[in-house]
Amino acid sequence: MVKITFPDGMQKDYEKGINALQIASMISPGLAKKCIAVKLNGVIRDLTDPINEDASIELLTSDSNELQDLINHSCAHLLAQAIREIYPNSLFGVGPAIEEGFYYDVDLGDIKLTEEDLVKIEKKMRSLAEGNFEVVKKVVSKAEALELFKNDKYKTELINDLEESALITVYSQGKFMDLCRGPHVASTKWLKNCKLLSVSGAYWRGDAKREQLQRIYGCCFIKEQDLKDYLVILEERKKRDHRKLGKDLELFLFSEYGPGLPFWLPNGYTLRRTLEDFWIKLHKDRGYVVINTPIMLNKELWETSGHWDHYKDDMFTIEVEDGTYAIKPMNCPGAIQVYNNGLHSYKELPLRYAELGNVHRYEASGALNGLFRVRGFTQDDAHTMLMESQVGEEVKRIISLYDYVYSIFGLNYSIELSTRPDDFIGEVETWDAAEAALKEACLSTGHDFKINPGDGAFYGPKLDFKLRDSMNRIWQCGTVQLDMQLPGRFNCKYIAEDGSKKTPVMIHRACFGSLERFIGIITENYAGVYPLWLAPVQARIVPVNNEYHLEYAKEILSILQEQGFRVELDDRNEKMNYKIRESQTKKTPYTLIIGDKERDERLLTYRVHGSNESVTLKLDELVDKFSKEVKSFGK
RNA sequence: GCCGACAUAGCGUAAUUGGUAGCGCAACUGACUUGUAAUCAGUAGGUUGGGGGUUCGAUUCCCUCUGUCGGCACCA
Repeated sequence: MVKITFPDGMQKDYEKGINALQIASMISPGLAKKCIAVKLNGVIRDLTDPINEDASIELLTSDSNELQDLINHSCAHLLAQAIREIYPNSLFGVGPAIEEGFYYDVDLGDIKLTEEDLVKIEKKMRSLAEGNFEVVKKVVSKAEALELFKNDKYKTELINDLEESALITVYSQGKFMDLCRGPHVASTKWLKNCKLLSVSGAYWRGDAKREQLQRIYGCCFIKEQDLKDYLVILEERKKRDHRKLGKDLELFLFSEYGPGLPFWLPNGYTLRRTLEDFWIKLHKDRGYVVINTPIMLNKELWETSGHWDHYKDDMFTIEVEDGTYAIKPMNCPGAIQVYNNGLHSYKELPLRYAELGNVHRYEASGALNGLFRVRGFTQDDAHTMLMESQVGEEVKRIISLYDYVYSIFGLNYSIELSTRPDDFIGEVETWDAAEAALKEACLSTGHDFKINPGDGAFYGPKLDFKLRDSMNRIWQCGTVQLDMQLPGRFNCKYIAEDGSKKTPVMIHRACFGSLERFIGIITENYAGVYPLWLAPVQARIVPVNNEYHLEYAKEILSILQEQGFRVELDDRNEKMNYKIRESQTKKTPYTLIIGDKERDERLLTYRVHGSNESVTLKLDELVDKFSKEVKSFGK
């Protein structure tokens, strides 16, 4: 017998080998009908898994909110089943659930799937779901699995990578069978609310040297309304796309003469300079000195730094009479020249050089993406030279700076620690110590982190700060990189307490990552409605009638501009409502209405973006309000 | 770079099977203008991304280049 503990604490003995579905049926057939999966000792399992030991049990029904991954994963199988029915010669790669949905990689030979094909496949999926196919799990040995999938080169490769003794599970539904770890729904009937979203290429096993399969993305929900809601969310997200807003709000443009090289329009450049000013003040306050180093430097420098060996194909170069120059892909060698300009005492360390450094990298054409991935960008960089003993403390300072900055913009982030890569330079012990220092800094500042094994830079491990865009895609913004190599390569020294010359450690770090990417992220985060301190145009003055109110409007304009606010006067011969509408669609934070009352009593009436309430006050009250709002960063 | 899709006026879009490229907003002109999201009328604007081909005729079909988008790979 096995002792089963239910969520309410009740315990009951059952025959060994019983499964959750049988238990549910004993409780009530109605319950069994609603069950999709089971949580045994806290782990989600198949309803039909035999229970051979005492366990706590929680039946997961269609009301559970813990089944999204499982539903998506099962739907990937439904997709494969449908494709196999339509294209009998199809072969499949992998088909996992992902954060928002699932995908399955499929090899259809020469057949290229179109949008119409997806519609057709989706229809088939729905009908298979309606067919209420039982999903049957079977445990087999490696040899049996190889036999089952002997005509499937992809699955065979996957099976061969498993251990000899591995117990392999296969799931079948109707005529379709797939190699899979599970768990899955017990019937396809739960997968009716599915939707295929896109198809694209994907390399088998993520290897660009191997064959490319077609990856079909989709999503699935237990409840129909959840699917509808999700599709609405997808539409809504497109409205926040910084590429669309960049056009609508006239922030930046791209030219086919320079793919990935943004042009800043007046509004975008105002926003950018505001960020730069904020950044420079912030860094001066935090003990950084601000420098600027050349945009291109002789190839010899890049050979010394190691960049030439590792990344010369990604650098823009220029041939001149006295050799080859490379446009900088990073600012560090420049900062090192500044450090090496003089002798340094241990008393000066940490020495923090901040630089808004304009770098260029020849990124793959397919990687370019609006402001998120460009070929020319400005890193909000800093290079700190310090003693090894100071690393932990300095990294904590940097993390607290990032916390502060991201909180101003209301951004959530996650940290990833990237460790020693295969092509590392230096000593393993030094790497281990550096990785430990980064871990410790995260933990002591109360941050969780994920480890990315082997993803570090060739010169040192790093912490990456990942932010999300409006499409929920993740982009690396902030980074803290330890560098135990460059200072030595460039013969950097400081005079230690004992009078000896020692080599400092260097920390590379960027908080925004790049101004371009960060502006993309915050634009999407704010949906183009920037807080007052950032808004390119903070207020737009709309006279009720040009004939009677323009004069006072001009006076207000010049007073507010003198106070340093970015204000525009809409003096076109248009009606008031027209101007108000435009002020709103251009997402101007404040629209100031000037009419008889305002003119006669020297007042102002404002309306905040997104609200149709209007408030009337005195000019100095408005100036005061604006000042406070700007200083509080709009919070 | 790879797979696929797309490219029409400043922006957003339309054009049966190949038959002289329309519309809305914006722009321009004129009139209108009084309290919180679009006043009316008119005018102009296009070698349909570039190049080549098929055809009597190409926005439409084919090839090629460029760019963009969705992914993959890459991301110092």
